[in-house]
Amino acid sequence: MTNKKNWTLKSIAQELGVSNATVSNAFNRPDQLSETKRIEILEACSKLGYFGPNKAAQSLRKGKFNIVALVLPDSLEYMVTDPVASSFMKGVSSILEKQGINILLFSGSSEHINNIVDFVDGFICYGQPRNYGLIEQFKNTNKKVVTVDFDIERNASVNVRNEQAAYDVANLALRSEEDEVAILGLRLIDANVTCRVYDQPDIDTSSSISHQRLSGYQRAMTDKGLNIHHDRVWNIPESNAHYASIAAREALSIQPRPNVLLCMSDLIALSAMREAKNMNIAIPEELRVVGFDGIEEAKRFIPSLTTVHQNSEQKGKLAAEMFMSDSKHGAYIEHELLVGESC
Amino acid sequence: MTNKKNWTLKSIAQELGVSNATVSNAFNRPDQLSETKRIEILEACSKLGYFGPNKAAQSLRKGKFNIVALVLPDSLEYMVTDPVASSFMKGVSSILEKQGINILLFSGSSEHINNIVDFVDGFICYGQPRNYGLIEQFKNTNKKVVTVDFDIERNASVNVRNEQAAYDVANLALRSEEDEVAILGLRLIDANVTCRVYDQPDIDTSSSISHQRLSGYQRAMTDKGLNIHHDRVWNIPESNAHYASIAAREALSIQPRPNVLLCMSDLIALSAMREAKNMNIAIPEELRVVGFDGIEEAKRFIPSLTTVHQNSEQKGKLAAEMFMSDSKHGAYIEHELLVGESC
DNA sequence: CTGTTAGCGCATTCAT
DNA sequence: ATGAATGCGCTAACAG
Repeated sequence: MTNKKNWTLKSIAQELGVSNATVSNAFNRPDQLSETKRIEILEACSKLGYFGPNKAAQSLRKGKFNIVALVLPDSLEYMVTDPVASSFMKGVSSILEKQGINILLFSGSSEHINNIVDFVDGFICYGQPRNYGLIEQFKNTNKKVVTVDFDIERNASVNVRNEQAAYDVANLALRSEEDEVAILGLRLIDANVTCRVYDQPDIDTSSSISHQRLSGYQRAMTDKGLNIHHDRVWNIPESNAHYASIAAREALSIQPRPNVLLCMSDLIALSAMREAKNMNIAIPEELRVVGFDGIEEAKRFIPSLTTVHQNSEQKGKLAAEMFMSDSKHGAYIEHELLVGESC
Repeated sequence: MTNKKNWTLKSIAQELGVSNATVSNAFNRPDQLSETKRIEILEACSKLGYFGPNKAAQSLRKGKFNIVALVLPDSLEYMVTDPVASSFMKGVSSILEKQGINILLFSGSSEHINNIVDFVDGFICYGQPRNYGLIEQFKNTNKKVVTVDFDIERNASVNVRNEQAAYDVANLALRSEEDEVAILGLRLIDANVTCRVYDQPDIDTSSSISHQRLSGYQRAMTDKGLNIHHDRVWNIPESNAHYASIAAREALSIQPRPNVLLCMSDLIALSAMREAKNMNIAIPEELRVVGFDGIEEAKRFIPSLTTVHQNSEQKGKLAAEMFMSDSKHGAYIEHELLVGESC
């Protein structure tokens, strides 16, 4: 450890024989003192090892932190495991980094925002937090909040038209009223297991993106003269290979065997295609599969996946920009169909 | 916005007709006042909408923040794009989350730690920052620092035995002194392009994990009676498909065509195998490929990749634990060979 | 252009 | 068990 003094504004001012306000001004308000004096002070500080006002104290005083909390729906692990979430974060950081704003990660499964609320200028909230209690807290805070993929009354938000996107992609997979459809859904019910949905799920259907997607599938099926049977809808608790494979095996083992698989994420669809391969089911001849998200791996997979791309990075950028500009309105991101070989 | 008052310790104390110290004690030092009084105060606060002392002020006072800065080697984008970095982060967060410590993301390409140093209890620094100037700053700060994959004098650190791991995996690929070897290296030189290395690179070879890996390859080759030719070593600036494909195409187009490809990351190796497939080169018959990292996708790829797994999540956990326990020593993580079909 | 002062919201003595 | 006073390090208003 170099033998360095822990300078403060006050002590350094004393050392330099000027008042603390002068030092403060030298760093923060160049117009308040002569150019020469300013440079003189700044150089002296640098020489002595004082690198500017303590940011914590400065923030306490100003009420401005240059930190925004990025609230993830679940534990932080989730974020870095899911490619869609990752690109969202990439978008957010690319905007904030430019502005010198730092990102504090916050888990949506936390009990309270108390631990961090006093350190940040506001929240960018990616997806409905697993802990619903947090939503109330966001409603009641007077810090800025931008929500993504869900809404809080009178807050800025960024959304994808999930119902329409699901409708569009389902249309690519459905061909006739003879089709046998199975749906591999993501977090349709609040249970941590892979299972069939059976009963109409009871969580608020309009606010959950999964239920919006389900509605889109439903509309597409209705158009084709088909109906959703709830014993052919699976709930998958997390978008990963483990849970998805279980659901896919179940779905592909029932009679009559489905020839259309509507999957609420690409990771789910890819797992399903792997299982189908293992079971020697030909894609797309015997089974048509569509995903949701448009991740890189889906393009590279053989056969490539037909899916609907939601530009997550764009979503992140927009959310960050809305945060910076104090937006209050709701915005929508366009989606785009990616036609592959899987249907 | 609910019409809520912005309570402070002082104002709430006044409201309740007690001194501010009493309220402070009620929240922080239960032993300083009677159980009944404490509960009475806490409940009154909760009812009025005061959720405890302002954390920013509290931290300024105590000098403790419950925030650790996670320093990424490059821009934040890098972190979320790279699966190895992601699992590292997963490990870190799994430990810190339990302790109620929050994570502030910090880009290693930043100029100064000034903007955040006053908000955090310390740094976990994942990989040598792109901006070398930061290293000096870490040396000089009196906050805690844990480095990963590199060292700063007298600081806690977590490392993988890169040289040995590279040696081990190269041994799986090398068969005879007739082998034609090409190396697809990661960030061997400080240039943002895909190119051959040619001259002995001049950055500090011992501190860079890439050069440690190169040394490992070299030792394995020497054992087999082979020599590295620098015109057969490529520099890839970032571990992604774009740069890697370019390098792979170059490497597979030279005469005599390499029959062994040593790749410094799995993403590079996978890209190389894709290129080889496009060029109708049979793996492993005509080309043996090994990677580095042991990511999920490498197992699933056909043919599956032979690689060496460094348990990144474990690395993250260890780094976080060392941070929490004020460790000062250097620790090593074991690696593990994963034998696939690619050689 | 410079210096003095009063807080930002809190924790911690030291009295009582 | 409790209350008054001091300062963590800083900024902004004001006076000179």
